[in-house]
Amino acid sequence: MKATRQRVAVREALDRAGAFRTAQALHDEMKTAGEAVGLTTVYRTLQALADAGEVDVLRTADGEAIYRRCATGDHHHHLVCRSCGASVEVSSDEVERWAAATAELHGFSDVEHTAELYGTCRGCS
Amino acid sequence: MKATRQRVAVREALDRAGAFRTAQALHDEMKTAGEAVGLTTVYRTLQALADAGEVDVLRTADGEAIYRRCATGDHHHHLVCRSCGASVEVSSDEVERWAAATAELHGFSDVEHTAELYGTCRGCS
DNA sequence: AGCGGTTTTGACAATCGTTTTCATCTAGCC
DNA sequence: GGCTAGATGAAAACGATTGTCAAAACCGCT
Repeated sequence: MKATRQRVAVREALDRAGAFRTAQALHDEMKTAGEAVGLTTVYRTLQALADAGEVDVLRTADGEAIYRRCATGDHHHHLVCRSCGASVEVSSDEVERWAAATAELHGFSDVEHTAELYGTCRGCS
Repeated sequence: MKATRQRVAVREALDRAGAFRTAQALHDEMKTAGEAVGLTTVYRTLQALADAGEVDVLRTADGEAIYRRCATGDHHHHLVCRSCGASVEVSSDEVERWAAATAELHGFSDVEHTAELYGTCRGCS
């Protein structure tokens, strides 16, 4: 994947945000920051980054995709602030064990799981 | 809420399915079953049922809403088959404890959580 | 520096799930 | 049986996301 100005800009914007953002929010923030990039390109780049495992994708309650550049590429979950998007990366053996045990108990294979916490962070409350 | 033919039909279709369904899939199944109801009404009814806590709503990976009439109104999670929508309702004190503890540790308030397992059920594999 | 071929970009149109609108219909009550 | 608030549904509107395609940027080569 070529390192174009636009792709670098998207990555920087994600880092600057340091939180979950929708593609459109990111696009707006980039425009404000003077790094204008087409909305289509933002979508494409985010998807490419997601496919490459460089960003995590979640869905808000109303189905919008939100993206975040995470510190680790390893499997983890998130504690996300509903109001500002700030998030903490958390891992939990308990959850992993629960997922594996439950899947086996009911004879399901190829099991993946999602486990995210949504709340209000200290700063926003 | 008035008990109209349409609302009864939606509820019956959900029960008949016994699994997670999109609004459109449900609409198709109802048409096939000869209980034609407008798509708009299916959407409205599902939303009303969801608001009333009578059905659970999840989001597929691509953002579509899927609905299921659950046996219990109590808080629980799901083990869902990606291919046929069949699902098992599961609860887990472990997950609840983990969610509460993690939220408190990071000073988040008003925390809700989602925790769903997606796999392939015995019948589909 | 200039060239040619491939990749990327971005304005715009198209898609698709979902919601709104609004005129018509119906359930439930007198 | 008639009234009326609430319910229906066809069609239009909506909003996030994806496809299209011509123009622009990039790369390796001379």
